[in-house]
Amino acid sequence: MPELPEVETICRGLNQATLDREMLGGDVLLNSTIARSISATDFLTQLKGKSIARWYRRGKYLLAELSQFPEGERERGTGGQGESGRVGEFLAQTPISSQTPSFCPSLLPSKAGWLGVHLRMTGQLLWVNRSEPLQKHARVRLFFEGNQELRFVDQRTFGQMWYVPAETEVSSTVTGLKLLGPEPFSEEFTTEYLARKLHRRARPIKTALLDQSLIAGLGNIYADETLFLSGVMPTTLCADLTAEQIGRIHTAIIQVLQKAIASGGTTFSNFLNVQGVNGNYGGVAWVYNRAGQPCRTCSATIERIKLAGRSTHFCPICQT
DNA sequence: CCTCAAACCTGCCAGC
DNA sequence: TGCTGGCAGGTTTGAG
Repeated sequence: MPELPEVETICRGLNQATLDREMLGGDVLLNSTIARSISATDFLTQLKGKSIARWYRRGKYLLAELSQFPEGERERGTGGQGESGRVGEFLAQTPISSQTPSFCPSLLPSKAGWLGVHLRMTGQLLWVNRSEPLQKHARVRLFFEGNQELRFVDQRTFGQMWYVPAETEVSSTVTGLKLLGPEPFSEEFTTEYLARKLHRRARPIKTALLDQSLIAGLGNIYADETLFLSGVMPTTLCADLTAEQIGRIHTAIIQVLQKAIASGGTTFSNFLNVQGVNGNYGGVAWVYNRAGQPCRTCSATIERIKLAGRSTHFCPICQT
């Protein structure tokens, strides 16, 4: 399932493949994918003739700043960088770990509007040749010059796309953005911030880590991995955490996300990058989805419980 | 204000 | 074999 590292990986791939190409049209195969504020027809009408200036990530949201495609450059960009093979080579040459995360602290209104995407659980964004056979769960197709296509595939139909009109606050259309807490890699996300947000709270720390208004981007997998690396039991109430534990959690969040981004996503899930290639998370999960198996550190049996409706995995010895 | 559970949806898998 | 129920998970919504 796409969490911050997977969305970041997709964002970087999109920035290398999709920019500065005119959108010629598209096809909405499932109307409910387009967020309610606009019809599928209007959505496509608004995008036509525009191009993507740059992709940003905020939490698990993908946001493309649009620009009006310049008339004079219409003959440019045939062949070359847009073909899947070439882009794949380019990606391979660029060490992804050396890139700066592409989150955008403030999403200002744009002259040509924005395109927003949330993959939810099963969404995939693929950069393909337009002739690529249609997947069973293809939901939205956006056609670009050079016979290329940005295709949104989503088995469980929870994923969403938004069109944010020109000169409009992004968060007024993509309303979920308003509720997002700080990015884990931002200066705002400090141990002191975390301590303040957890102070006197009654809920378990695992639940708090999944709360996007506290910190943006963690999902079920990395929340469990974070707590293992911190040595903290997921059931521990926030109010009961020591300052030292909070410090370890803060460090572990950044560490686990950095490592996953550096390896281009995770193999925990059916995650595909924009080229349709499976991620290759270097390490294996410490605890996630390992119930009944021995802890990689102490060999105790990994346990699984339910917390706030989410499966939660931990080592009863290493985590206290 | 705070916390939690249900709902959204489809495919897969265990159990009968 | 074929059915049923549980489960997977990000976010929103509404109940307590």
